[in-house]
Amino acid sequence: MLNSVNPGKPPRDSEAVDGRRRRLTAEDRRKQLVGIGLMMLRTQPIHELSIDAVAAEAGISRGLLFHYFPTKRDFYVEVMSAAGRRLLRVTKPDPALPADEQLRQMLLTFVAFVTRRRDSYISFVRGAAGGDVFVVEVYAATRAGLTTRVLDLLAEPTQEPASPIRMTVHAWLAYVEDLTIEWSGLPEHARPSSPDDLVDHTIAALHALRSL
Amino acid sequence: MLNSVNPGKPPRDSEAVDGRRRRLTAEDRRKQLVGIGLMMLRTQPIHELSIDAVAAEAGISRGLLFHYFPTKRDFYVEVMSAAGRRLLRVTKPDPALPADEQLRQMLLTFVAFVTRRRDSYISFVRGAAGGDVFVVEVYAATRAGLTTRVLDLLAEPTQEPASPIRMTVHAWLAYVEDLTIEWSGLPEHARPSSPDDLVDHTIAALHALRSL
DNA sequence: TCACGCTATTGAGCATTGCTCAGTAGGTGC
DNA sequence: GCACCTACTGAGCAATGCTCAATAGCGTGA
Repeated sequence: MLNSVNPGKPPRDSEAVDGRRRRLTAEDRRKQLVGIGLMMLRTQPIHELSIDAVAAEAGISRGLLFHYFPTKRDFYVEVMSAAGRRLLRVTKPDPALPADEQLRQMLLTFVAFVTRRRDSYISFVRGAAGGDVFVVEVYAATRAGLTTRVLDLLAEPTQEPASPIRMTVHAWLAYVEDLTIEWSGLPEHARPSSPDDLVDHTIAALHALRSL
Repeated sequence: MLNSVNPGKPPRDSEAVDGRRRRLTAEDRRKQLVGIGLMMLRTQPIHELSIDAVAAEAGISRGLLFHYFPTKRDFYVEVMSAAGRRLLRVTKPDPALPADEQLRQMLLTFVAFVTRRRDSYISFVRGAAGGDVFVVEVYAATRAGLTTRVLDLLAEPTQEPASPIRMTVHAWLAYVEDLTIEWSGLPEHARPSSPDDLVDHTIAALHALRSL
């Protein structure tokens, strides 16, 4: 697991294939490291991301990682943040469609996204935190982004965080998330409905909750 | 932070006030340590619970903690598990009441519980995991316990995990949880409703979701 | 093409912390 | 009072987060 000698293993990256240092721009290196973090997030909770492992994967020294990210926390806040942005990006609906179609599409994408990388997503939602204040914030920001988007699609331009409609939509997203996680955790043949039915259900739920 | 010398500090516990070892029964010691874990959970995420800190708080050596809990994970799974049991115990309704009253009471207690120790609860829900498989299971078991209880109160004795009604109730609990966390996060004067109204809303939501 | 400077990069080393283990000592039964 | 059981200690190891002085790619100007 140490990166210093690494005798038998093949070079992990484009790094140091000829034994010489490879010098990247600061930006490229940061991107590479965050990318590795995202990849490793798939198989392990964020807190078990060891700086050693990341550095080894990138083929660099531990010290360099601390050059870019002063603390481990800085690093994984960055990684979590990238994960959140990716979720928002992936589920962004096509603005050319009518609003209700956008909502459908967004939810379908969300279900597909969670299903495809379920463990990773759970790591994001829960492991996210680990109770860590900073990472909780990243998750909260992502959720808030989704909430705002849904409110827009509902033509409810409410912005105050404490407004009932916003709180309802926010909590409804928790409902959708839980349902999706549970649903995608079932083996395919045991799922009581298709993704489309699932999405239909959540949309119906949204309208029902809204009119309470 | 070391517990070995500890010159100026007052004795932290009933331990070693006279410099002599204090020998507890295995059961008492375990209870004490889990209790300390629960207490510390209030102020810090579970993963940052250091064995050193717990041992110091208990006035014992690090070694002893490992005598009772082979790994750190064993320890905090135990702590989380105790937290889950406490939640279930506290929110257990009075079986003498009619079913809908039991549900009300349970939800009111839940809201009060979360409001009172919000950080601790968030640590449990999210930090819970940290993505750690074992701790996720503890949380899942707690949630499953609540779900079963609600199903009973609804006179829906469904037990298959994949049944639609069970999944709905499970996800509804996520809805309730999110709403409660957000609600209790607002300063008291900014809350858009009383606890009773909040509970009424969630009950209405349950019935609406159920009949979709 | 070559020296120069900026900074990306290294690697030794420190402190903390999870964990092990051989040995010590408090309490209980005979 | 002796002996046994086991709660308990503390030294020490390995892994890991983090620091820092030194090194060496790579772009730039002459």
